[in-house]
Amino acid sequence: MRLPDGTDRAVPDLAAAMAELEARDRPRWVLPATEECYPDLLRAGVRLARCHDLALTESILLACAGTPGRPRNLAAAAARLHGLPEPADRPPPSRAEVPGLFELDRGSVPAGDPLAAAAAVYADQQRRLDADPHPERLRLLVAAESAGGLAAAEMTHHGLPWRADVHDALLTELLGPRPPAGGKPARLVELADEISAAFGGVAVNPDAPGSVVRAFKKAGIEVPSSRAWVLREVSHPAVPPLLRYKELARLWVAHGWTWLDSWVRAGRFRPEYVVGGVVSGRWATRGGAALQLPKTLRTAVRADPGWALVTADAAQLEPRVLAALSGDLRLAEVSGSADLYASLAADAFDGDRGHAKVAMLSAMYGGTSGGAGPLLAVLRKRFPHAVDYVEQAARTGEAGGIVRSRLGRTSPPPSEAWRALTGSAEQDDVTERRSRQAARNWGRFTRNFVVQASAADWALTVLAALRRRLTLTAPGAEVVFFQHDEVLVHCPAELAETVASEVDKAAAEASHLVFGPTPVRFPLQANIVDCYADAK
DNA sequence: ACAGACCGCGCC
DNA sequence: AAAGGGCGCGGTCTGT
Repeated sequence: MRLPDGTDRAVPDLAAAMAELEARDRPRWVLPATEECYPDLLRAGVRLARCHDLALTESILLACAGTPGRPRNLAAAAARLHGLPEPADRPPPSRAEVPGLFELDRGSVPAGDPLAAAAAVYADQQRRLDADPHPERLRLLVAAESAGGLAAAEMTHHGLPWRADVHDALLTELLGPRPPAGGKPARLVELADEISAAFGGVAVNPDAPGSVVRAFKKAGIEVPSSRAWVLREVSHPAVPPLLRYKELARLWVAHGWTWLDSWVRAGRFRPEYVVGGVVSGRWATRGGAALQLPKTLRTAVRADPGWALVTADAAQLEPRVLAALSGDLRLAEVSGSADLYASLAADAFDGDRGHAKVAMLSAMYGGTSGGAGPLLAVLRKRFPHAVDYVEQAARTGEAGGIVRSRLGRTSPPPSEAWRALTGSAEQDDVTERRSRQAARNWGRFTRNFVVQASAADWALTVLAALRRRLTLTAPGAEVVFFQHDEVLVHCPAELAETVASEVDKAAAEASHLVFGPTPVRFPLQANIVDCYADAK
């Protein structure tokens, strides 16, 4: 390792040496990639408070420079510095792979002098950060992203408390007993039979959309697809069992016994988070579909005996973010309410909360179906600054430009194919229409990007602030889940009140760090529960 | 037989 | 006039 004074020190036991330095100095460690080295440290019992993750930072800076998607590992970053060919990012580690402690041959650390390469890349990243129009914001983003890297590894290490017995009982109640391998649960077989009977005995495979559409056609009903929301409008005896089948089949296939076998061990669900896995800065996961846990399964998430779960859920984060981004004071005023949509409805939509929500979502997503057009017009009239903000972002995208989040996370430029399609001068009607549509599509993406990515800025900053605070006032508390705008902490029951109060403080801290002295409120509702399903 | 496209649905 | 953001995953279907 290299010390702050620039001297290199060879150590026989890296984990032990890092633990010692951590306890003494709490340094900000410069790590090639937290994802690769921190899990080993955690297993060795070493926890780091702060770091600068070279790979995550490189990824952010490449996006800022308009060149996203290049290899971001230390070896590639060092090669770029010297104008050499860039080695590709290492493929994601497979679950089966159990690498030894600190293997350096994973392709992501440069040969030769890795410490010198890390120092050079770190210095170069500092220079690029300084060159940004808002270096202080981008530095905050990099710090939060790096803290996110640490938090993600810790979450996988601790795991989300998961009661396999509760999960199994729920599956059995809904689907019948676990079928033998290759078999279908009894309840699904029954429903499939009901569906075929409702079609007059015609064999129908409810898993095959084409089969369902054909069966309806034979019955004299034309449906464009077999989507649930389409079928809901159809009056036919096969519809109720079909909808129930879809619901249960989904549970069985995605989160059934097979999922339980492969993802839950010793009372913990350990998904692998991919920090910054979405261009907007949201996280993704590898395997386990951790960010798509169906609400019905929350009942299986229970605190250990003597422990509690503290859930923290941001209420209507994105409209609040838009209020802060745009400086729309009237929308900021509406954000004073815990239920922003109710307050918005009272202000501009004759108390109709549904209308208020549709209008706001349409502004942020770019949709206008389902009668949203007139509602959007009301919103525009009443909150012109907020609506202008997203419409400006949409126009930038339509013109092929890039947009940035509050902290500076940058949208990718459109593809060459997009430029060719939208840029051609001479066009027949078909090309013209496609060109317009491609432009609109990209405009919707950039419109949403500014809001979604700034919301991710805020949520990531909350996570980092909460993690830091908990080590100080509630050591022993473990952040065990993070999903876009929601955090779960598992802690000894006597610490729960402290954790809940730190949740509040972390939200206030993040709001100030990210948006400065904004009048917009960002409530982060903390709940102390035994079972995730009981969280409000 | 296999890979990749498309479908449909879960979460935010 | 019409225009719905971001993901992961497992199913079927299609092309080779």
